[in-house]
Amino acid sequence: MSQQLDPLSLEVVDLMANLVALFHKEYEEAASARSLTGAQAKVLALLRRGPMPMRQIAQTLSCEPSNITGIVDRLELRGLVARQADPDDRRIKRVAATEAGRTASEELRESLNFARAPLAALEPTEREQLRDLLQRIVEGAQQH
Amino acid sequence: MSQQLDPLSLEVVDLMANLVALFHKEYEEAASARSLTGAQAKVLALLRRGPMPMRQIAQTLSCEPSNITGIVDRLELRGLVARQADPDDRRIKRVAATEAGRTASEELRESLNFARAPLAALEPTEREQLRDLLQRIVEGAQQH
DNA sequence: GCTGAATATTTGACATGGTGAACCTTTCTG
DNA sequence: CAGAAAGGTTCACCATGTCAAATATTCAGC
Repeated sequence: MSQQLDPLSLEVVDLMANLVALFHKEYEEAASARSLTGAQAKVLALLRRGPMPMRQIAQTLSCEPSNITGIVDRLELRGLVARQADPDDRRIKRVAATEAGRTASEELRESLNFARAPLAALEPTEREQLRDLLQRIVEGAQQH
Repeated sequence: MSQQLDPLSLEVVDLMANLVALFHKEYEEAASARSLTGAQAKVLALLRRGPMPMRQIAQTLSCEPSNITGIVDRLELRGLVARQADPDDRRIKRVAATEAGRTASEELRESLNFARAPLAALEPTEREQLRDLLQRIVEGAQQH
């Protein structure tokens, strides 16, 4: 059912594994520099698009809702986030980033200069190639 | 000091963030299917190249040695790994994968069909392009 | 409208991952 | 040989993650 990958594809997968490790490390460090954990930073980043119910956060991050409770608790304690009642459904609590939360998340994003130098070293047409190829991979991988 | 990224590079970074999230999720699932955690799987994967001192494992994974103690403890309990004395320096304990450990790690690697379908959908020349571009990015990113 | 199923969140118990400090053993250095 | 340095472990502590149970609210069928 799952065929062997050709050597070239294996090489690409290994490179992506390296990329993942490097990205993950830099993300953790950037979060830590703002006294955030990676998980907290991820939730905060999600909320930049707007308030979101607990359950939806859990689904987006592929974890149990009970896990999100604790993370949001800690963010709320620090005033980076607030729980709001949903006017239409009183079971739902919408989590919204505060102004401080938005600022922190934005700063973190800007401080994250992952692969900045190597990207800058590419020719514009190469960057376009890379974007297009990555786009196809990501889209394909998202549908299982 | 850290200049703004051009929009195209930003797009690429966002795509890589997606890729990282997808990869991470699939890796955790593949490990979990073998009753391993992600961290345990990572250590086991490291040891496929040969035995390695605790400290070196910690350095490679960018964490504290005391953290590795627990992970290796749990792998050893399950017979996937063994601590060996180093003949030249009795302070050092070399961690070696057992036959079962190697098998488990190999199976996990083979079960990890990340991006298999989308990669197969690329033309051979496109795969080469992707490999070359990723190679340059990873190499560049590794040197800070 | 009432009853029971389903949904959103929280709580508690538990295992793991991670840090940092203190400690022991072994090795290195002056 | 004495003291510093290095490799591992232990301990205390907190964050992340799961699962099961509890609560509150909404929904569906009758």
